[in-house]
Amino acid sequence: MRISELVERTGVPLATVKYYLREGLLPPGRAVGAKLSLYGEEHVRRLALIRALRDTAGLPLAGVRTVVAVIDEPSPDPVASLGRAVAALPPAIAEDRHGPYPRAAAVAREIGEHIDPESTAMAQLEDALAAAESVGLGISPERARCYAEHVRAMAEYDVAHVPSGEAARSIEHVVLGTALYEPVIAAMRRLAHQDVARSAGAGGVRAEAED
Amino acid sequence: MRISELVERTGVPLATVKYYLREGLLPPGRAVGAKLSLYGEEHVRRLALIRALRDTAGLPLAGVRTVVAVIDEPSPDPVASLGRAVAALPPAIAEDRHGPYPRAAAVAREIGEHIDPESTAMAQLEDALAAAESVGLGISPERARCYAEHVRAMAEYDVAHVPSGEAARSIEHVVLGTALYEPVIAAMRRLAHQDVARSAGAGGVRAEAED
DNA sequence: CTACGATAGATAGCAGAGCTATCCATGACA
DNA sequence: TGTCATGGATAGCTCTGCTATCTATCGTAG
Repeated sequence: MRISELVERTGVPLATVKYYLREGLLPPGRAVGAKLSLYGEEHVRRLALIRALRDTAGLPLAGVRTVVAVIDEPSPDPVASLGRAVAALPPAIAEDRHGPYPRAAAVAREIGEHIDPESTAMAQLEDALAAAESVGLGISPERARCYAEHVRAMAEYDVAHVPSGEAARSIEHVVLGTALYEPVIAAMRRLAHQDVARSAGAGGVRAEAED
Repeated sequence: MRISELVERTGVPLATVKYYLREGLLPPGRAVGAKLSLYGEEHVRRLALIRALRDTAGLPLAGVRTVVAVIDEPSPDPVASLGRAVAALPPAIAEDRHGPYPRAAAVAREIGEHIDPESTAMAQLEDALAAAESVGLGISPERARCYAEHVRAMAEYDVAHVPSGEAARSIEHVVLGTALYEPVIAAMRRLAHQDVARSAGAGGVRAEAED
């Protein structure tokens, strides 16, 4: 299809599509002569991906670039690629950051024994815990245990349902699942707060806990 | 304390503190004469709150303003205030947005029966589900059921542990808990993926699912 | 009592992200 | 043969979140 049709089908403005092409987020179309390129379904899908990562996952375009780079290239080292992609997801962590992460370590112990103490997610957890603590919302061991139990159960479902088969496809699934299911879970939790608060009774503090 | 001490204790640059004062995010100090104001512990806490909401929860300053406004004013209608505050949390939803939210409704049914179909969280869930779907990661009813179960369990813990007592304090707790525990849960989920993937065995697809 | 350094308040500038708009030359197509 | 979409380049624009500078004032040490 021509660029005008791509624009029409995705709803992304022409100037923006050109910008994404310039930035290398969207691969160039198949050139037909010097003044015409044709685009395919993969361009439609890529645009949807860019918008989803940007709008829903809140990724800056630099992060989108990292993620699509991992998805595009037939990665020689899948584990390393995956690490890079997930590290590009928000919240941002300084590259030279490293442990120890005391708060995170305590919580991680509740989750499992096979956690790399230097992974980006540890730094993210440490920051999140420190921020909560700094405003008087420190997480009790009991709460950590509760969250750990349920988060682990969801992760078990996730891992069991990663499509087996081609490695590239699995990686894409894991990266996008991490990025795009997080907002889903967050929204579901807000709804659950509503529901639980209303179920618990109509008056007092609990009724105020509606979203 | 003087402004210089406030700067020193929080690590926030002087120019930035002045900016927050200008923007009304930080209440003015107690004026002592025309050229000196004194600040207290509440200013230290407020600065920590602003930075936590901005850096960890990813709130734009306009959203921080909304949240602190709700926390500050002794709200006449707690439920309404709470709704405004939680609606200010990312991801952003257009003010005039309204249902129906078909994808979200299907998932919400798994969570509970007491959900307001017009709440902001429904719109957020709808967008998140649509985004996931648009890149081929639509959520199966089975997955929705799994997530709903565990999210609800966490929400039950949360609601049961909201401090009872003064309403203002409860509201603050709920708003900040919503905003600041989401990143905690997200990071924990990433760690759980790591752990489950490694526990499941060393080779093949599952080993690639490390973060 | 005086000089110095901190302060309040105002204003201007700046950097990065993410577009958006314009221009031009070309070439497809009617 | 004329018109219009296209590719390619470049410039500019808006918003957010600071940062820097200037000035007048004031508390306080010497």
